[in-house]
Amino acid sequence: MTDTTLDFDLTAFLPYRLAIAAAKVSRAFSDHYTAEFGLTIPEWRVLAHLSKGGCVSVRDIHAVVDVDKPTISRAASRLGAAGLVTKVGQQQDARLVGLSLTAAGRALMARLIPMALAYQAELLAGLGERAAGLDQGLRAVMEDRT
Amino acid sequence: MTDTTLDFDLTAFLPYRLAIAAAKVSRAFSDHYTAEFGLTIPEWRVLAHLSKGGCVSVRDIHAVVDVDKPTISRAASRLGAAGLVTKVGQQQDARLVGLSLTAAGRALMARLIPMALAYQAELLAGLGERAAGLDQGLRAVMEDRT
DNA sequence: AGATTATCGTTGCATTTACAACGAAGTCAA
DNA sequence: TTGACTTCGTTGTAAATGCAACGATAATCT
Repeated sequence: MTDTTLDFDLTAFLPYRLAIAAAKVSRAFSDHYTAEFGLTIPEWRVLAHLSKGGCVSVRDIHAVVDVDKPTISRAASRLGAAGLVTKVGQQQDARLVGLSLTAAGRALMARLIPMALAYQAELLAGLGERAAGLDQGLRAVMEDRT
Repeated sequence: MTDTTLDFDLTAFLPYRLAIAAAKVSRAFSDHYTAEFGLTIPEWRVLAHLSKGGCVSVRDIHAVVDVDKPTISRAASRLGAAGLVTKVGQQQDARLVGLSLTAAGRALMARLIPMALAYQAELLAGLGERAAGLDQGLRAVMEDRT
């Protein structure tokens, strides 16, 4: 009877399973667009957030997306250097930097978004009716402030 | 009617939501043990995998855990330096390195595992009946080879 | 047996990331 | 209006990660 407390199955541990599943899906999806377009995950998230249109500041992205400010800033710089986004100073508040897609950026997203939706559809098809449960579970996790 | 294709809501995109939820839970849990014990996530995973007992090689951990070999190797080195695990050469195959917990490692896990289970219980309580759906959804994601 | 191929763990290196601190700009109060 | 305080975006730096390549050992084939 030495240390029966040490019986612990990591593969049944919810935080671990969540992390593994997320990594798998993220990897599978990013394989689609990194090979084709050479984008990192933060870059993809910035582009996706910008695709709704308008001028979005780094702060806005930071508030929604789970990426910290320096990462967003550097991603925006790279995207700017690649000619996909423009940074324009806001006249109402000179601290803010308005990010928006260029024509090239929109053209890129016009190809990328269908890929994303197709991948998601494929994923949901594999999930079948269990997709609804996953959806509600994830929503509950995000609402919970534990 | 310019670019209606660009309507894309990242916050409704399943891979993104999965990543955000996993990051949130991982962060919340690791806050518990990094502050107390100064462990990184790979170190925690190695320790947890070793807690079942026996000599486990880097390869075995690599096969189960979603961490690549160099990361496991370095985590094992740090844990070895901290006196929590030992590395012993296997006589059956001199390439393999058998990792196992020391007494100090077992003592650490005896404190850590209850914390992990308590956190998971807290999380499950917040999920309520939606936990089952999340569980099945995650399982489906892992089984799916998309 | 000898040579070739495969596997295990480690190390090097380039990239990325997180955390902290900074300058610039705005806000508010006296 | 001046001064302290907050907020925005960037940069600096240290640590972590992933990928590739390397010695060492095993397994396989001729």
